Amino acid sequence: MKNITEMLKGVLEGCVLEIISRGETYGYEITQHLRNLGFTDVVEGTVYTITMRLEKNNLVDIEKKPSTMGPPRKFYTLNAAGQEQLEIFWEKWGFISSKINELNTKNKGEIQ
Amino acid sequence: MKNITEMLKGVLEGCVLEIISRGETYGYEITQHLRNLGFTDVVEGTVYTITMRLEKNNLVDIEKKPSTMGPPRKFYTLNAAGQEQLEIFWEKWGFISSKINELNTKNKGEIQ
DNA sequence: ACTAGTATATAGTAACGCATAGTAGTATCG
DNA sequence: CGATACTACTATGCGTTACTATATACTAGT
Repeated sequence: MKNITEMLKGVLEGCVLEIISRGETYGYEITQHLRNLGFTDVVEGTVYTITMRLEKNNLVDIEKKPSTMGPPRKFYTLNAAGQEQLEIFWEKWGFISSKINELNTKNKGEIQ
Repeated sequence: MKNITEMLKGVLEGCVLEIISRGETYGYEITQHLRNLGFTDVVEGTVYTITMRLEKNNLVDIEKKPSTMGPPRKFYTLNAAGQEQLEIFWEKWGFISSKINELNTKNKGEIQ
């Protein structure tokens, strides 16, 4: 899927929050996870800016651990504020997606 | 619903395309339509930038008609390119929303 | 030594929605 | 006629976000 950049705005961060909420993970792994999910064009730099933002906003706890396969990894876990933010994200997503889908189905009904 | 600005990026334009596809309409009416749909904070300036973009990209045909309640209105209708763009929008939306919902339900299953 | 894979870091860019403000036309009322 | 209110479009600058490109660092295999 190409040129979905703009549509991902505000959504990717929520996805990252969700992924972190399942258990501690690090930037590179988050990127792989997103790619496996279907967002194949997401690159490390993008995820990095998101995790930096989460750090800055104090939504995650951080622990640095050595890796046998490269430089040390920065593991993230959601804290209470992060959990709250995640819930807010799903509320927003639910709101918007319901409205958009409403718009879509309404149209289908009128045209045919 | 507050602070959904970022999540609307790339989505609002699709909504406007969809609204125009139902029949010729003008900026002010599109704004009202979006507000009725639930996007209560959408302002005229936002819709204007979108319609200007649609014009610039030759996705709409334009007809100016006098109004009994103010200055003449610029009525927009989708042309072939606009229709195509609208279909692409719904494809993108379908792709992203399915992925996000997948992420959401997966989580629900793991937590409980 | 060189390459490839893993992993974090950062500067710069473009797009989008928004706030704000301005312009202009019509209707109404004193 | 003049003032006001409402409708409708135009214009500009801003903040946020994702992406690009690049740099750095560590390990393992050849």
